[in-house]
Amino acid sequence: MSRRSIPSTLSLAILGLVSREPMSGYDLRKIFTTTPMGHFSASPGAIYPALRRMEAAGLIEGNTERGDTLRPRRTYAVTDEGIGLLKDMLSWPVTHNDVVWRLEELMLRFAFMDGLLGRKVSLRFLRELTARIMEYIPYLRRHLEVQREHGRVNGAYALEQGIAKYEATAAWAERVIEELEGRRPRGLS
Amino acid sequence: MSRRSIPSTLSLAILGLVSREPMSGYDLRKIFTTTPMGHFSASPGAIYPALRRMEAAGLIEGNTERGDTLRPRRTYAVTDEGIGLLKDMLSWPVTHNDVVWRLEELMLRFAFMDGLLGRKVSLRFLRELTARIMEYIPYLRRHLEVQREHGRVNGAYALEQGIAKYEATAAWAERVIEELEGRRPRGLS
DNA sequence: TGAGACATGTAATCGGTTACATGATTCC
DNA sequence: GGAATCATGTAACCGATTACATGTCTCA
Repeated sequence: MSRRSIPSTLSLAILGLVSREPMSGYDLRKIFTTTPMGHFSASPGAIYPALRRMEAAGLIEGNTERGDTLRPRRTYAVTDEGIGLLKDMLSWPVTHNDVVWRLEELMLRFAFMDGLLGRKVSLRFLRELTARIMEYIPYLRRHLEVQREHGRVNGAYALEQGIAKYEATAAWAERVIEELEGRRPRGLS
Repeated sequence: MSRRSIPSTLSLAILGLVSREPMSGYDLRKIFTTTPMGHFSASPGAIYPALRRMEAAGLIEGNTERGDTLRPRRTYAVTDEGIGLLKDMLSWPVTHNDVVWRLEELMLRFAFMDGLLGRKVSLRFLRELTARIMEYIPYLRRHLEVQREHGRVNGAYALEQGIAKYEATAAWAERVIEELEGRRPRGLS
C-alpha cells in the first residue's frame, strides 16, 4: 500500500471505467445516468474537469477526433501509470474507516478488482471486509443500547437499520467467498 | 412540502440535534466523533461555519457565555423558524432520488421524526420508503443481468450487495411498521 | 430541414477538508 | 504549574453543483 491516491470517488470510477476500454466524457456521463454504477454525478461540470485533472496527472491520455471542428470528441485511454495507480488502490487493505465512511467506494473497488488483479485479491478483500464489519457491529450495538436508554425510539430504529445493512453486507461477503472458492454454486442472487 | 431547505446533510444533523437541546459547536463535534450519529465530519472547519450560516439564516440562535474573554463559549438553540423548517423537511415525501442517492439522509430524517412529529408521520415515511425501494429493486436486478451477460463477475457481485442492502432496509422498515402499529412486540433487534 | 442524440465546455458559488492557531478551565 | 480537556476559530485549497452556452451528426 503506497500513499499515492486520487482525489475523489468519482475519479476512481472514471479510472476504473476507462481502464476497461477507452471512453469519452460523454460515454462516462451516459454510464452514470443510465446504470447503477456508483451514483456519480453525471454533470459535465464534474466529469470534464476530472478528466483534465487526470490527464494532467498522467493517469489517462486523451485522443482528439474531429480535431478540426469546434466540437471535437476526446476519447480517453488509461496510461501505464494509471493502471499502476489503479492496481495499487485496489490492493489497499480494508480499514475501519473505509467501512464506516466509504462502504460504497469499497464496493466500487471490488467491482474493478477482478479485471486487474486475481481472484485471490478479491478473496482477501472480502475477508478483510467481513473482519472489519464484525469488529464494527458490536460498537453499533452498544450505541443502540444508549439510544434506547435515552428513549430515542426512532434513533434506535435508525441505528438498527445501519446494523442490518452491515449484517447484510457481511452475509453477502461470506456467500461470495464461498462461491469464489468453489464451495458453493454460483450466481443465484 | 415546501421548497425551503438547508444546504447540506451536516446542517440537517446540526438542526436536529440542536432542536433536542441547546448545544455548542464543541458538543456537536463530540457527538460526531463519539457516536455513530450519521458520519459527519467533526472538523471545526465544517461545524463552526455551518453554525454561523444557520444563525445568519435565523434557524438557530447563539448565546454567548464567558463573553468577556478571548475564548467565549457559544451555545446554540433552535428558533421557531428553525423548528418550522425542520418539521417541514421531516415531512417531505420519500422520493426515488432520496432512495438512490440519499439513503443515509433519509435515516437521519427518520431518527429526528418522533420527537417533532407523530407516530403517524413515521409510519407514512416507512411505507413510502418501502414502496420506493420496491420500485427500485427490479431496476437493479435488470442491471445485474446486464453485468452477468458482460462477464463482469465482481461487478455483478457488487450490484448484489446493493440489492441486499435495499432488501435489508425494506425488511427493517416492514418490521418497524409492525412494531409501531403494535402488531408485534418491540425492540428486539 | 428540423428533431434529437451526440458532445464538450465554462463561470459562479458553495461547502468540506486540511492544517494551523490559540485561548480557557479543571484537576492533580 | 503542567497536562488534559474544553472551546473556537481562520485561511488556503479543492471538487461538486448549478446553470448556462454552444457546436455536430444522423436520420426521417
